[in-house]
Amino acid sequence: MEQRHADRIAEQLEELVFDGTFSDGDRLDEVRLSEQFGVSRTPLREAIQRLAQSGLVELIPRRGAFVRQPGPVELIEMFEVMAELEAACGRLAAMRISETALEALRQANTLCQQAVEAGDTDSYYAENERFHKIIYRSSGNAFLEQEATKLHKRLKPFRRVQLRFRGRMGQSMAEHEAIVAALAAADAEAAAAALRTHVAVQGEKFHNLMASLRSAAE
Amino acid sequence: MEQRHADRIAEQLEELVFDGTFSDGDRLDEVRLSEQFGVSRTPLREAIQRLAQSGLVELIPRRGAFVRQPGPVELIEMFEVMAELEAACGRLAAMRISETALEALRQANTLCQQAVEAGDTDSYYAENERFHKIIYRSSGNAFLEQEATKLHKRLKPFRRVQLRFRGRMGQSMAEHEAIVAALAAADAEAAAAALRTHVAVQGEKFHNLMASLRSAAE
DNA sequence: GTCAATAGTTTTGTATACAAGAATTACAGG
DNA sequence: CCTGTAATTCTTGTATACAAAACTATTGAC
Repeated sequence: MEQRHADRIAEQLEELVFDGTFSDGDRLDEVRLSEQFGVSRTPLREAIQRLAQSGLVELIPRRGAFVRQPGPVELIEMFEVMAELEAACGRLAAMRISETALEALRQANTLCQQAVEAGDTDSYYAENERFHKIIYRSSGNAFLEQEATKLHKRLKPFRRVQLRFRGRMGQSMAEHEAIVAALAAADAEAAAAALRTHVAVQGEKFHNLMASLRSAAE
Repeated sequence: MEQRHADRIAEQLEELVFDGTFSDGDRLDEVRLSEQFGVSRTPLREAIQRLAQSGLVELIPRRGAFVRQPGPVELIEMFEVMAELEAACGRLAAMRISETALEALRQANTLCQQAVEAGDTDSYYAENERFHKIIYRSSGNAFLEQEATKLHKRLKPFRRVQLRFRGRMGQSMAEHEAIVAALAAADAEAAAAALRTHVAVQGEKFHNLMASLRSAAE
């Protein structure tokens, strides 16, 4: 069955918001966007409703739909929630993970390590994402997996900045090893703590970068 | 500024799904609903897009919008996530809560106790909700507060069933006391554990009721 | 030069029309 | 009576039209 225009456009608009093509406060011009997507305003408006529901745009009645990129405070808060969700995944996974999944985690880590040594940032990120997705899945809670995946996707554009800090990939590898060890030992609290710290460090690096950029701008 | 039809209808449809007026699998008939709401199909369809984005309905292209009420497994998963979110709120609140908020928690608990003694279920629930909302707020993380509030609202229709179990309100009161004590002591781990257990018990009672209803139906 | 009022333009919200796909109903044949 | 096919009806998805609100530009008065 062919996908509805509204669904396709909602996906594409979401990507444009995520990748920064639309900046905070940009107004989504219905006429121009419907021309750009080659459709009438109806499916475009339905797509915009989707984004409004997700909080990516804010609808102001009779004035327009305005893009909402999270500010620094909100981003810190989102990383904080991401840390808690990953900790929850870790806690549950420690009790529920299979040997197959544990082995897949080790494999993803090995590939991460190889990417670090090769200086291959894209491979590093791909395997890193696979690592986390396995943990989400291993929580055995589809709803939690869905929530974690959704927030992980939202934060993806902001996550790469941590690589600007010297030695972060190596540090991340060590944190990954600690996570796998805790999961292998079925240590729920250790797994939760390791994941919480791992993700909280990402948020912290981001915060530090924002602070340093702000200092440089002054 | 007058609210848009689409926004008003989305809110009302959401309530109808939450309170069970629409059952799982019901198809939302666009023509009938637009007549019922006294509008054209356009704002009704825009409202349905909102619900589809929230997962309350599933859109099947060219076939319709079907209501999705969570099944027992998904409910258990949602309660599990609620427990983790509340634990996260508790952990952060233990470090961030104000004396004013602590006092408000104690007051809400006192009113809960009075409601228990009076057998006043509605007051009990109102104060119980106030208790939890204070903790969400005291986490000092607006994004976490928003996520916890959203899930709390989604699970509200299923939460009352736990009262069917003998002594649950009294037990809940004791759990509330433990939560307040942990927050007052700024004990992050104790607050998190107490809240996690408190909410997990709700999910467990619900699960037990479903099981007993199933046994009675056989 | 500034401010207010008015006129014109643009944009949004909703109603309606129409086409296509899905579902239902009716009819015919075995 | 059952099954298959065709016709009809219903529902959804999208296009377009129109009205109202918001925004912008222009003009006149002080």
